[in-house]
Amino acid sequence: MNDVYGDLGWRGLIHQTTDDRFLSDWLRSGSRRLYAGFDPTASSLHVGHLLPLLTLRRFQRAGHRPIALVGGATGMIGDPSGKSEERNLLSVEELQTNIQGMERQMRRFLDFDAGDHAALLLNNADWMRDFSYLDFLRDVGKSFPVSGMLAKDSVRGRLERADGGMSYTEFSYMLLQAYDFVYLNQHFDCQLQIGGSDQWGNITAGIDLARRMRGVPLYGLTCPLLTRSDGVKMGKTEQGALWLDAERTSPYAFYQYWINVADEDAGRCLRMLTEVEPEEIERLEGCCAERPEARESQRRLAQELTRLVHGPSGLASAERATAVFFGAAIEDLSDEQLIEIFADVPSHELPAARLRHEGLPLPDALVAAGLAKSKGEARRIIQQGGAYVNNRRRTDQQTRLTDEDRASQTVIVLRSGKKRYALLRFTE
RNA sequence: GGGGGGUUACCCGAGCGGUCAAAGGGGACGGACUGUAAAUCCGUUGGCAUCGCCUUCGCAGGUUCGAAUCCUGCACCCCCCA
Repeated sequence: MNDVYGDLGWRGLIHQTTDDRFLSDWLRSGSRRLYAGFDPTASSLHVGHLLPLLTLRRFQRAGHRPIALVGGATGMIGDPSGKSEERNLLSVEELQTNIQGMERQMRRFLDFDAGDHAALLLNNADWMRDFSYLDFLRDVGKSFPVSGMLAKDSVRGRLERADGGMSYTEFSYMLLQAYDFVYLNQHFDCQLQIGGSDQWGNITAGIDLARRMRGVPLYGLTCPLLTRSDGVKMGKTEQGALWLDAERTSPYAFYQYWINVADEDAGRCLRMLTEVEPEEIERLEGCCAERPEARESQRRLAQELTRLVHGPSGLASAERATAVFFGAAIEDLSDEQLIEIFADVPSHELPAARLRHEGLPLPDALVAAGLAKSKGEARRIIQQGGAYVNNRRRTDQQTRLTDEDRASQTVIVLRSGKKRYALLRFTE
């Protein structure tokens, strides 16, 4: 057994545990079963899920047997932890789609075919669905003192809010998650639950329940919340969450997020989110201190995560897009490559005939592409040296675009200023 | 019910008969600098057009050679007195 516990500690991934010394020895002395839960709140995982998922992965690579538990049942209720207001309930169909989407992505991180330490993918709806309300109250609810529940931060916080309170439904969430732990222990010999630091209350609820119901000791470990040095949660962008689904967040956008991480945060992200060896991380941190402008840590972080989430081809396309976005001449590329690189960029279609005869005046092209609101503004941009065709500056107002200017079969790439791009697609 | 003030371009705000497409600031956009950061600096900022034309200052009319600026009516907003 690798010293996974020591590694987690070095990487700053241990926020709180129920029994520090025990866990350290226990994990060294055998292949253990552990789990983390993921509620299907969307059809894709996002960066917020990365930490527990990657931690499960670290355990598996160290020889343990992780369970990724998808909350088909708990997702119907909504976890009140860390939430300031009552949630909207998702429909059964939504949940089903979400579960499928999340399961597909989890396969990138965990190995479900690894023989004796294969990961398991379970859905708590499978054992909750047929559990009747009365049976649940008698078997599980009986072992839940209300006083204890009321004392949990997640509940107290909500009750203390002026506008607040919470519904009985959300109040019951904790019971479901607690029972999951007991069930997994009973049927899969699972003794450890991990999760974000906001899960502490739910995890300890499960541990208490197991002791009362079955008299067995269980253990918990939480990871810190991944936040930036200025306190903002990692993975939030102006456009919302940073998704792991390439359809929602392109590999390029994903890569860019990490390459733009602040110097102060880069080292911590490398430790917490990548599997780069400690010596290498320390070397990178040294570089970062000496030559911050090289931003080696950020580059490595972006590479590692993009490869992990989007695969080698996703990384390649993100890097190709990065080169293009930061000035490389655009030539010898196919329609497919261009469209992939500029996936996040608005594109407009024009008839191919516009390129023939006299050609398309550059100011008109800028307007058609949405880069200028009027021809006057377009002319101004050109005059000020801010107009680029396929990344080459064009300063002549009289420029007319012709077939010659196509970067690929049907596409001309226009740019205004440093980074406002737009595509024109010429179709017959 | 009586009296006073206001309505200007994306926003705030000057202008009170011609030299006003309309000061200034913010924002936005370009450029320089730079580490794809922050800050800073410079430029541009109604439309069309090869220095000329067109449309704009709450809305509708009017006076004048000429109006954002004066007059009349209308709409909306604010303040004071009852």
